Amino acid sequence: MREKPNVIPNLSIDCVIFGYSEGELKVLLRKEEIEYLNKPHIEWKLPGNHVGMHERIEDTATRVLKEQAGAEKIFMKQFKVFSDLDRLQRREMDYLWIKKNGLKEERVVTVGFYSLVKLSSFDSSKLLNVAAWHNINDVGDLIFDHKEILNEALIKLKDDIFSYPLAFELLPKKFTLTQLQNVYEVILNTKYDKRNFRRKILSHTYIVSCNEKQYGVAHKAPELFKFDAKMYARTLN
Amino acid sequence: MREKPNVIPNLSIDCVIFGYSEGELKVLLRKEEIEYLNKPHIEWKLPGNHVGMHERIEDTATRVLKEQAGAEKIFMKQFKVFSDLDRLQRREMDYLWIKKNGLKEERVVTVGFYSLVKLSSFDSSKLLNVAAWHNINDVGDLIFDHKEILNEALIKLKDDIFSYPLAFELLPKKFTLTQLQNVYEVILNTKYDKRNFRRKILSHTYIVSCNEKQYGVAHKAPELFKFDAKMYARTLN
DNA sequence: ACAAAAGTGTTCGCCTTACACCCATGA
DNA sequence: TCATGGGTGTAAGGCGAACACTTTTGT
Repeated sequence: MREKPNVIPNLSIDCVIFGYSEGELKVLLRKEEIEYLNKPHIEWKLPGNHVGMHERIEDTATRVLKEQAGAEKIFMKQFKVFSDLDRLQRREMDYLWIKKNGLKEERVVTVGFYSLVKLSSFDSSKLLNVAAWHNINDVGDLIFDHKEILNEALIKLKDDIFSYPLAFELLPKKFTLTQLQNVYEVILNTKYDKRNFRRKILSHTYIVSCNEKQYGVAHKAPELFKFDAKMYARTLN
Repeated sequence: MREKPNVIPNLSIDCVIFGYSEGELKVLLRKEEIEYLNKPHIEWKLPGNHVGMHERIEDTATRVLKEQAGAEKIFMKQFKVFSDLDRLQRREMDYLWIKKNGLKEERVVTVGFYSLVKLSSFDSSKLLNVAAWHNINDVGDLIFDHKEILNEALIKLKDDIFSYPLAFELLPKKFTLTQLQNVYEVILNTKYDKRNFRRKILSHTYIVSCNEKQYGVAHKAPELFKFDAKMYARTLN
């Protein structure tokens, strides 16, 4: 029965998918219904799956993003391995879910990935009723150790945003500087001075004006900017 | 045959153990003898092992450090997962090594750890003839993808040394500021101005004088300093 | 006495921070 | 015309970089 499994039985990946819209940082969670003490419960979990026997973990993550979130070609990065012995059985409810789904393995080590999607151009209708975006500050307890994985992902994101051009992965291709500032503020949970922020951002050669304005807003039309990846690559030398 | 294995067949950890002495950054490698084309070859690899079925990866790393390097209570950190499909078979010689050692699994995902040891108080005689310290700039090709793992570990170390008090893990408890400066210089492959370096270091409350000098050197006796972990912890608030 | 590394201050430029008012647009 | 967010400049302080000579110790 155990001969030639098509997945690695004890290894999985889980994806913390971050999105940004309307001034809020969000995370995509999948809904799981479970019966516990004869009552139906709704549990939330991170998208994830076992690693195929002949699959790189990055490819597993790419597959999960596509199959479970309908997201393709988005930023993605592994950030930490979680291997606590009790990570799947911290609560009795979790153990029931494993049995219900016919999973035999009690020991699964998982690689945490985080990814960033442009929610503005994301079709959330594909998620149907099985997944939903949650405000990052409004996530309750999750199944297994997924809340811990989420917390660690956020810590890593807060750190990485200073080293890599991640903010642009969360915004439309054309964005205003106020939107960009807001992304930083929401992720880092701070406030910045508008003038100082703009001066610093515009000192980077890779943030360029689209020479367009965003009309239709009930105030002065803001200028649109874009991230120039080629220019950015040059700064890495 | 495959029932109840005591290790996870497709998961291992590998340790990049860094040490510092005499102005050089070193790495501990294990020697493997292998017959190839009817000639004996010496191959070098990173210490590593499979993860036990009921073992956290951090405990696997701790075990490997003790069993394969005789090192206990040293700094250790997971930094990246390596899962390329061909990582164990990049060269024919590597494949022979796997067969020789009777390993059945061709697919092994490995978690890379790096660790830091105080070479000054390390008993290298325990390594016998199976392992040796190599200057980081003097490491040739390694078995499997171990050279890549080493390179990534060094990149991570260079980054982490700005965020965490890692330099002290490589030095004796009592050290001179010149030694400390040299650790930074060797790891980051740069030179610093002595006065600027000292001013910056001493502005940290957690670098404290031992009120002792190091005599026996053929020049002015330098003052000894130590890292105060409690003071450091306070700075984290 | 000599060699070798320890130890020590000042200046300059840049980057960060703090701070307040007028402007363009849609309603 | 009003409400809303867009857009702009300047001054002060802190931080990092550059730079050279005297001191102490062992040989």
